[in-house]
Amino acid sequence: MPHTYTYPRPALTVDIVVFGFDEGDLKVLLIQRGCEPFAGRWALPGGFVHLDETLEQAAERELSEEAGLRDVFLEQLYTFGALDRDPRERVVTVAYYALVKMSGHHLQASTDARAAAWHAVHALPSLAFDHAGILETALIRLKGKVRYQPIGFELLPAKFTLTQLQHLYEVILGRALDKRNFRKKILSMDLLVETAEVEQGVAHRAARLYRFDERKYRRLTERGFSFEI
Amino acid sequence: MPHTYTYPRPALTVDIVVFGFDEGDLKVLLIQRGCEPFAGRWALPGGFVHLDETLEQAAERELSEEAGLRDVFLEQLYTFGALDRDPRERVVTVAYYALVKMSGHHLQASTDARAAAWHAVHALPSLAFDHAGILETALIRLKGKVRYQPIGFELLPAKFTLTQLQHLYEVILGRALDKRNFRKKILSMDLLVETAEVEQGVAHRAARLYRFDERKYRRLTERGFSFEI
DNA sequence: CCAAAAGTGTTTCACTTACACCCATGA
DNA sequence: TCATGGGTGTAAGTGAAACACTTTTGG
Repeated sequence: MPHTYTYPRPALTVDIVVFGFDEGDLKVLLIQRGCEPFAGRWALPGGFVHLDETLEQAAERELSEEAGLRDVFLEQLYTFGALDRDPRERVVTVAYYALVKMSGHHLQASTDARAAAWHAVHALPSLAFDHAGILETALIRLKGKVRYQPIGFELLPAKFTLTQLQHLYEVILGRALDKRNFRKKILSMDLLVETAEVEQGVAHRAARLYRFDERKYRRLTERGFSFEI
Repeated sequence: MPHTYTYPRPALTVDIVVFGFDEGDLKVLLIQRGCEPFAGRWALPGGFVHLDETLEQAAERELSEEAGLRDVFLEQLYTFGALDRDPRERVVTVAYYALVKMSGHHLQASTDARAAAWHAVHALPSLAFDHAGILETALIRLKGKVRYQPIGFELLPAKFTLTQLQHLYEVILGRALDKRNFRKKILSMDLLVETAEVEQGVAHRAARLYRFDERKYRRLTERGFSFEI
């Protein structure tokens, strides 16, 4: 690393792909832009990195400011640095992806009064900048990671049925899973604890609710256990 | 993303963890710093991102300038943005990792006359900045990725013996592998082609040399094949 | 009593693992 | 001829995949 600091600098932003899961569909949180460029177009939440905050803090701040989301699963995705990704000037963006329990978070009106809304991943509008590419990268990451890390639970309510969990995996992985084999496998990992409750308000036999046991997972991981679907 | 561009900006650099494999050891390329801070300490090759180059181009340029390396495997690793990672001012760095065939590349004296040298991963000097953490992250990535992507070959000469390949995996994964099972598995993938040659200059039966067949791999991948050790 | 989803075991097959000896070569 | 690594097959065990019916509940 040179010792001079005289180069002109690219601008640095963070953008966040926020995933949710609802009504059997994978969703992404988008914000409608109020000004040029791409005024009126949908975009990922994000903004400039301040000098007194880390990248992750910048992402958390933007999530909080633009959508009222706090305390969600957040992980760095990739850094995008194409020369023309912003038509005005050189902007490098560090992309994150977040997983939120949609049932537990209500979207707040964004601080600066721009519209924030959930969109089904399979029915997206045209996006601003290179955000379609960022989203695509996030989907690939999610699809890969969900198989060997227990992050799927971040998208479900704290208590969920095995069928909900299976549907989640089916949507993310894009293929059907065998019900018996899925249950056998997930229960054999000993990561879920059965609650005393069952789902409410269904017109058929009510399914038992389970909870993901984070402590158990950590203990197993330390002993060399590795999650895999 | 806001529409104003008035914020002060962090400096933006790239740093590269260059892995090599030689004499049964995994190595990393380090550069001895000539000036403060950390004058005399070893550091990862890297430098500022220019406005007219992508992040990957910046990494390639630094590799070429500081070590004379060109046309190597290069992949983005992670972006590090801790507030105090550079004692002078705020610097965000996009880290890459590279895999090079040590037998095929000679280290050139660096353009600006700083020393570049290979260090065994298990006998590293104290590093400048947060470079020890970056290197650690790269090792974890390499260890994970080598199991499900055929990137190990990037570290070996174009023609190699099965024993060399096995040793490479053993060093990266940090555990012994069974010789017969390893050969069975790797050959059953049908990714290696036997050359007519054998290794030279050994005081025992000479091993056959193999070549990784990139075309075959791509064709298999398109048909849903997935590499796994 | 009907519709709808919950819940449950067994068999088959493929893959992984463990394991030991003879062979070829150069010194 | 000896030291050194090259090269090879089989059996046992484990985990994945395929597959269909009964149970519970609310309407």
